[in-house]
Amino acid sequence: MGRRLVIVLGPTAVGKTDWSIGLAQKYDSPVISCDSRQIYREMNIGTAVPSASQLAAVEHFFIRSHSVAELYTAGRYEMEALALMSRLFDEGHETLVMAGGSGFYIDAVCKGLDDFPPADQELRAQLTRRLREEGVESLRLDLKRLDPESYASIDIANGQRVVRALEVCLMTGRKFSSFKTSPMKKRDFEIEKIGLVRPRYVLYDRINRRVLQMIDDGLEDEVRSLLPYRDLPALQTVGYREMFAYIDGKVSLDRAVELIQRNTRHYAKRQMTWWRRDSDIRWMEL
RNA sequence: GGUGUCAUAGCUCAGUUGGUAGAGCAAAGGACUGAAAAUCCUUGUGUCCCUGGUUCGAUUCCCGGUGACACCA
Repeated sequence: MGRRLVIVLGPTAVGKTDWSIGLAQKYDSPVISCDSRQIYREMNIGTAVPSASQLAAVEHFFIRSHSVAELYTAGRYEMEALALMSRLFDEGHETLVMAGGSGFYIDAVCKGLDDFPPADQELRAQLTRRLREEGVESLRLDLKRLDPESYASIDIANGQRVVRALEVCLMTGRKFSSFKTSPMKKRDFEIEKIGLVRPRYVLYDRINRRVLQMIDDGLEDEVRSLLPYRDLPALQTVGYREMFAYIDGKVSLDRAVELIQRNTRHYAKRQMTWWRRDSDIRWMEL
């Protein structure tokens, strides 16, 4: 008997939650969430976490399970998800259902990340400050000297990437590019990917309406309660940043809503770009 | 009803001393190895409202029409 992981993916607001619950019930599996923001316990409305009744219908993992105060990453998700799945398979599940919209996290589970060292917070803070004060140019020159291969291959205009590559070089004394080794890790289970899609105008309409619903549900209060954490990576999230700007008096509420809607549309588009090249996905129009 | 102003990209508008046009926003396409809902890159042909006239040539000038707005009745 083969172990199998069925992954339900798709852009934000497409309807993954309901669909994955139905599938989980069919296979008598819990739902393993693969969502880089629903994982945070302090966030709820703005991340469109499954409702109480949805959570009661079937057991969920990685929903509001970690704190925004700790830096959560794709690498950590890979480890924790694999450990959990291994346990669930051992308990007798043959098919497990995973659902989520974080493409990078899904790939970490399916293909694995190479053994890059995790971020060194202090060093990163220092490099990020340099990026802000001196601009990418200065960091770029350092990278060119320490690791010409990375300099040639990574997106040199992307400050975040340059910081990461430089960080690894400085931390380890090795080239960032030297960690890029195995193309894919072996998994001891079959993987099946189901991609949910809707016509773009339908998806955009669902996004627009969902944002209005979030406001009605009290997004503003939730965001206010998170003001102390606003600079953490976890809060660099659509729906929260725009509301911070509103609370700061920089934009009107209507404008903030428009921006959340637009940025969510952009996010959905980026998700689709990520998956478009993945030929393993079986697409299904809802 | 009269007079005036305006009509250009999905939206708001700029512009062409007559040689078929460009900004912002929106939108689209792409990248992605521990911040990934993040971060970064690329992309502007549109009956220049319609008909006719002048002209080698009209989106630009002129006549008429249509629509919007303003003012006067």
